[in-house]
Amino acid sequence: MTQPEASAEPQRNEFRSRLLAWFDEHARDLPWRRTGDPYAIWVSEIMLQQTRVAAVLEHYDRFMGRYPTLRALAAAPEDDVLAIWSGLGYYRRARMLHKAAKFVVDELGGVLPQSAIALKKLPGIGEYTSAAIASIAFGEAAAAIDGNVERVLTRVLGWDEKTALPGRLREEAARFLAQSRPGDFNQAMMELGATVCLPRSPLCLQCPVQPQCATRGEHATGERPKMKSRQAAYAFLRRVSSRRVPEVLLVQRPKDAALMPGMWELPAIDPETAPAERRLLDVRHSITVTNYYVTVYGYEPGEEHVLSFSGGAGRWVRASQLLEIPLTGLTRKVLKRLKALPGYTARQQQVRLENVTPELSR
DNA sequence: AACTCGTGGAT
DNA sequence: TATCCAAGAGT
Repeated sequence: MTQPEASAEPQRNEFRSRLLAWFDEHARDLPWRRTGDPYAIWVSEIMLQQTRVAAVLEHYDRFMGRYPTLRALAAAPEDDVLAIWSGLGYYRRARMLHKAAKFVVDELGGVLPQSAIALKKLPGIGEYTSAAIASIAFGEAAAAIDGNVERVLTRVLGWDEKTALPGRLREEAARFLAQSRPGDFNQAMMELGATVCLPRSPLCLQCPVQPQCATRGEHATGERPKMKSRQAAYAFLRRVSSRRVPEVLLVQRPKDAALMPGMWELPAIDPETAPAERRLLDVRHSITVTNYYVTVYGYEPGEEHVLSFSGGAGRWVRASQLLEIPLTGLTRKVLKRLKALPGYTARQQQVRLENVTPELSR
């Protein structure tokens, strides 16, 4: 339960000033903190949903370079947006961001709503994201509660995270929020959770608000679903066209697939009957609660008939075009390891299958 | 309310 | 190596 001392306003005031001073000193220099553009902040918040800063950094500048404005994004075909998003995961986020951008341009004159309540009406913007954008971009005193904030607050208050009621947590978050700098305060809470108040081994000695904390690290979390393991296999076929242009065979996932609908990947094959002598590489790839142990096998052009595609027909895609279509993250990773993606020299691209060294799993 | 969606670095 | 887990949202 709440400790009376911890909920007193003077204590919260001390907490705010200490946290903000720490943030002023230690805030990471991130691209979306160098802008006041609400659109740029919106994009960052969507990318950051359930995604680590490091992963977002690898995509954010490329996305903003391609779609520097809300109108540029709204004008793009969805497949192009998905291609840029490829590798980031949770592809529905990209679809909803794109859909929302089109709605803002078509129905709202291209002006992003400024209040948390209005923002929340847009697809992909929920309780957390609406408060984050409203506070960071527009200075609204809305408390943004993500996993970090939830952990920091329950620790500070001495609550059991498993039994903390969402309503009570929202109340408490609103009390803590620094009205003078709501955007910085929200970011500071998340920054503290991400870099100091860590889930497993919190760095309490480095914590600026340790004196205001009821638990100083003790923290019980709920049960997690057990990881499952599964084998998977894919075929890699490359050919060189009459114009000496390298091409790779890809198949499109069904439009109604639950997982990554409409995106492109290498042809899946039966891992049981795959020919061991053709093994090119092994990769581990985890999707939600399943660890996939993936083996990629090399085939020669003309052998397509031995493959049984579960989905539609295959398509030969020019290597130079691979980054222009929506690839699944796994496919992108495999093609990168096989040096089949653009960005390599022509000579490297023409590496023969037998020269690709199998990467042995350890 | 419980599930589901991706990915890769950390532990 | 297996598991954890991250600036959630939609259904």
